[in-house]
Amino acid sequence: MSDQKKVSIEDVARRAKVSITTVSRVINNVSTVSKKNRIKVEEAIAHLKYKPNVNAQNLARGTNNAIGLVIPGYPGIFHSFYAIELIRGVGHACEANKLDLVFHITNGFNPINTNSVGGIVFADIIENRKQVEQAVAQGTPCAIINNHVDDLDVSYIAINNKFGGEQAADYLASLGHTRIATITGQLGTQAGADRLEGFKQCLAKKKTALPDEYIVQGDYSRRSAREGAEKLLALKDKPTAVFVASDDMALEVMATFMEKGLKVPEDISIIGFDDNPACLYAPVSLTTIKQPLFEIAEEAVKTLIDMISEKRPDHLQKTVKPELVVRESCAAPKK
Amino acid sequence: MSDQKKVSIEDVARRAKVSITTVSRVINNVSTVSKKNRIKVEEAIAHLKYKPNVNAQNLARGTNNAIGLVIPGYPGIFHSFYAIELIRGVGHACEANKLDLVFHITNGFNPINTNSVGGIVFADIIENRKQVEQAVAQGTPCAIINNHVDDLDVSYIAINNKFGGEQAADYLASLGHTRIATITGQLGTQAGADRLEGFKQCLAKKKTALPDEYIVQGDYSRRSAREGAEKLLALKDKPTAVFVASDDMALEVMATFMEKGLKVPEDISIIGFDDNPACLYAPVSLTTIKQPLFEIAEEAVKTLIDMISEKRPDHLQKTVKPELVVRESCAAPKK
DNA sequence: CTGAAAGCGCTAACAA
DNA sequence: TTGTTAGCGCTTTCAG
Repeated sequence: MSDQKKVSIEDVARRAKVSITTVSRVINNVSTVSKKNRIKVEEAIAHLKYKPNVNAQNLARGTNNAIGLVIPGYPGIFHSFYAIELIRGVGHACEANKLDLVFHITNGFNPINTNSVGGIVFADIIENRKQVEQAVAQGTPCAIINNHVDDLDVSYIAINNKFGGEQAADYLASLGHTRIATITGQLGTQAGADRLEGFKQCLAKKKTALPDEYIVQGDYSRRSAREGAEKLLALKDKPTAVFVASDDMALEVMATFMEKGLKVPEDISIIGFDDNPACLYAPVSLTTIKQPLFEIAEEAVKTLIDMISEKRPDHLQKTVKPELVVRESCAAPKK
Repeated sequence: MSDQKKVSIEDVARRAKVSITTVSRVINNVSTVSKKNRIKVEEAIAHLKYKPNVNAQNLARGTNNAIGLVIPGYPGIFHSFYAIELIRGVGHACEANKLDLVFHITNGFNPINTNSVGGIVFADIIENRKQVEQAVAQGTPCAIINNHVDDLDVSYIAINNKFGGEQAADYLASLGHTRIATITGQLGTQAGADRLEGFKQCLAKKKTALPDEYIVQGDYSRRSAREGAEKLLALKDKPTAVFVASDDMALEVMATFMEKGLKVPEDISIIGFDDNPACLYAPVSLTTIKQPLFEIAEEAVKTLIDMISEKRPDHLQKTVKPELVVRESCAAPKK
């Protein structure tokens, strides 16, 4: 649709009675312009409401000044919270790097138009792996957030789940707990395994005992969370605190405990993972390990910039540390 | 940062042994290309992984194929829900119109760079009126969502609040209520006044009595909601249903009623306005009037396109109808 | 149905 | 410090 205003650099030059080169110089802040001319040009620009034509600039410079962000478009994108944080992070990074951010809300199927961008950030990939493949096939640098993709020439930026597990354990221990259990996520997933790994390592480091029955396998489902909670409750030597591998599960665990008459956090502490907004609406607001979405997004952009500028010809993996968010579901154990 | 791949239309032409004009024709789906040539060109494009340079295309065509979307960047943007819906709507409209969407997360102060876009959608304006003024001063077409701005040459697309008020009243009446009260928003605001206006009109049309004491002025604050609820409860002739001008207030009203021992919706029905996600987390999920953010966003884009293509040289105002969302906080009155 | 050639608006050597 | 002059990669008359 439609044209920029018809004022061109030539019009400005004419009015200011200088060459277009000089105009170009003031536009680009080249220092070698006499004060007198600069002022004349600026006057002309203001008067004419001149705006440089970005397309011409980019063409002449041989650069493309934009990156794309692909977000699945179905309603309730993950959690809108997730998407917003990502958007904010990417947006911020783009602004800092003077990049245009072009947005692609996608249905997951249509190939996305990579022409106008120098690279693409995928805000996670759910069912849209095809799109990544197509972009890669076209030679477009891609960075993927929170998803490990090792068989494609792309970068990915993920959360340091192991560190998250460590933090959870460390926090609980620091509160004075010595009987700390965990209900894991699906251990087939990298995230699930890493969170458990970090948890175990931290406890080992602190020489806190971790009996086998304190490690209950879950699979991110609410059902598994409930079963896990019941198993823990059935133990003769009940834990006083439990690290649950996702907030969603943690909320179910909390509900289960409460139904059995336990008080959270007085009788038992719970810490989750994700910082799902639902944490705030729980009967007792949930302490959790927050995925630093904003920072991840920034990292992704930086990575992409590196790829585009070919400082990093090959793709790479980065991780970002999660962060403890203290709310009300954890307390010191009762004596 | 950096360049598109160096494959140009010329390379394709050379490989396909045709002129660049012919290549251009197949790129642009011009029908006057022989099948033979078309195939040769397509082969070359695929082989070379050729992507047309958008900047060159736009420059040659004299078009700018993008519009901007400005979203305030502070954490917790309105409600992230609000932003996401807007983004989805704008994104969808852009895709439908083959426009690039460039994103501006803004702090509200830095002037936004309007160079790369043909027009801008402002996702509401809070403290960033300056930015709108600057954009307008630069001659960039602007469309503003959910905000009336009459002293600037911009379009705005807002919700039809009056219709929303009507709907609320109509729904309550259809349930069988005859004693319907309302707690208004701030009546100094267009939205507040319109919602009340629609409410009154509908009741009048239905010949349902609306005693003065059934209209309690609020100001969107929780405090005013609570006070309003108490006033209503103090009436000898209590209402059986109440329309509250915002979900936030409605939630407070619900809490107040419940504290006083009333059951919702058995003893009293409540309907809100906004479709704030918090509605779902209320003790009784809140029936409400939803602002059709998605549609508003689409409207805004269409309006902008019209402005850009100068079919509509002057700005205009559009409104979109809100929509009833039935949940659990309303029921027929007890006999 | 095809191609030659003239720009689109701007930047970047290169001279002056 | 300034201006001249090539292009950047593509579209689009206009002839053929």
